[in-house]
Amino acid sequence: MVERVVPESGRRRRRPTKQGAVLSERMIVETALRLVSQHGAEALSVRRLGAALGADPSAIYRYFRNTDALLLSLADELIGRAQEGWEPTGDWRADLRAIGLRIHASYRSNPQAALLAAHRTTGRAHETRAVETILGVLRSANFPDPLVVRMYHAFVDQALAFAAQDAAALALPQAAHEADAEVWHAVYGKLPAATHPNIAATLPLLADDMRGSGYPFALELMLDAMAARLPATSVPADGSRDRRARARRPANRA
Amino acid sequence: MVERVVPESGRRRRRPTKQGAVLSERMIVETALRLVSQHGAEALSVRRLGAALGADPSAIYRYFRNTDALLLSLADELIGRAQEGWEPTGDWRADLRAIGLRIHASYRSNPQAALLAAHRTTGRAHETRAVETILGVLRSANFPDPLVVRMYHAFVDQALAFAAQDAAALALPQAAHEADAEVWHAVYGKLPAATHPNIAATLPLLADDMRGSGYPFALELMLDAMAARLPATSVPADGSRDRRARARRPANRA
DNA sequence: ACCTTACGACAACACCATTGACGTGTAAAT
DNA sequence: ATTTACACGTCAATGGTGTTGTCGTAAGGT
Repeated sequence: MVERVVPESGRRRRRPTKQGAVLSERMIVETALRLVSQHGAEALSVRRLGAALGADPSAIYRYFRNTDALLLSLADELIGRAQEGWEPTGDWRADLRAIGLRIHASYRSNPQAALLAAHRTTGRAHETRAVETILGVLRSANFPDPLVVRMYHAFVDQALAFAAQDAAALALPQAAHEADAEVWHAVYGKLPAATHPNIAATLPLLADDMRGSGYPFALELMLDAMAARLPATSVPADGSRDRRARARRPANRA
Repeated sequence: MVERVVPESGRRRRRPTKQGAVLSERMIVETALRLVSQHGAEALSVRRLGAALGADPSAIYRYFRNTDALLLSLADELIGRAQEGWEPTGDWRADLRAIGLRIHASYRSNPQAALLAAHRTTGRAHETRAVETILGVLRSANFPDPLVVRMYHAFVDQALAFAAQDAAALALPQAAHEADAEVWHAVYGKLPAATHPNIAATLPLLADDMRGSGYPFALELMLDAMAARLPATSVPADGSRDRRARARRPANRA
């Protein structure tokens, strides 16, 4: 097989398609995102994307080696959008909360791409910028580095994992999606108290709570726990182990 | 369309296939799990499952209305395996930790299937039993019901989300898996301290920590935060929110 | 021994991603 | 201004997918 994909920088000849569209990497990514957001996750196929572009489906392979490459590009775009126009405030807790919710929201807005991308490490520009920012927030809060790293890991994976989890629900075919939601009333609502006392006792609360995402509360709990592990700042107390904060650089930059 | 599926209880005629296999719901689920664990998630298609069963693919539709119904059965089977042989100890914290780690482990042991199943609500026996157990653990710890429900939601979704996240990594094609791991050295290791000071400062710790799962620590943080919200038992004190219980237990690690 | 019908098999449909071959129009080179 | 090269859009084909309508047969109840 001859390599069909030419890197975007090396492109010269922009021949219009039969229907008059002029393709580009950027235009394909945007069309794909629009397609998914307008017609649902199922609408994203190479064939339909071709149709939406006004081009033969196979033309897409001149820009992306396969659909996986295309989806990674969509994901990178999503990471970028999650960070767009955000600046750290200096309050580590508020900052982490904002970052977490932004990642979550951004991925949820494009479930299909989120599903494929949430568990990959791309190493692209948007990703490294996000990593740098989060590490900066944690370090400027004076957590010791070994703790910073573990907290970073837990925080990011939790954001991505929940994003993927919730995106997966949104990406389900309509029917399956509704079926899952219905289960809480249809099945759990009918379990007898004799065999399932705790479900019976909490059912209304439960069915209601399960409609939304568990992430915001899980995030809050994580922030609580992080705060509890914050080394004392001015008070000399503590001394439990060797994890005192050392004075360090400002650490933060977007 | 006539309904093709007959409920398992009403089955009488077990006609063997041409190749001599006698089908059943149970046997199909087990074959599907084996297929997936041996040959990867991509190996699970109706046609291949039919071949593995020694039956025509369409015969499967006599047992499951569609592939989604089959997936739900796989999911419930995994939940069941996670609970096998476990009993609550009465220590809510130890119990939740055990449940979380068991779910995580069970899904990881069958990554391909977990990926397909981790985000579905099945409403089946194994699932309801798990829900009942977890609610019971939280309620017996004396959390008020509205809090129990939110904690249940956060806890379960966290376990499933991380399970799916880590399963996804394990399920990647060998090449992509190694490529992702490599990124931490190849890309992050080469970022200049000038533009990415925090990454540069923590890189060795970071690259090391990112090799494992972030779940055990994230779980520990969640348990910490839950403990901090435990209503005071004998002491009348109360400050409703925030950071009481700052210096609680050492909050061990995996 | 006879019916009934459950259920396995077959064939067909519509969709999917991907690829090799082809020819045309663009942009660079002369 | 003309030629040339090749980028890239198009076509056609391959081999996959889930799903369904139809049919025949053998298993079970009677």
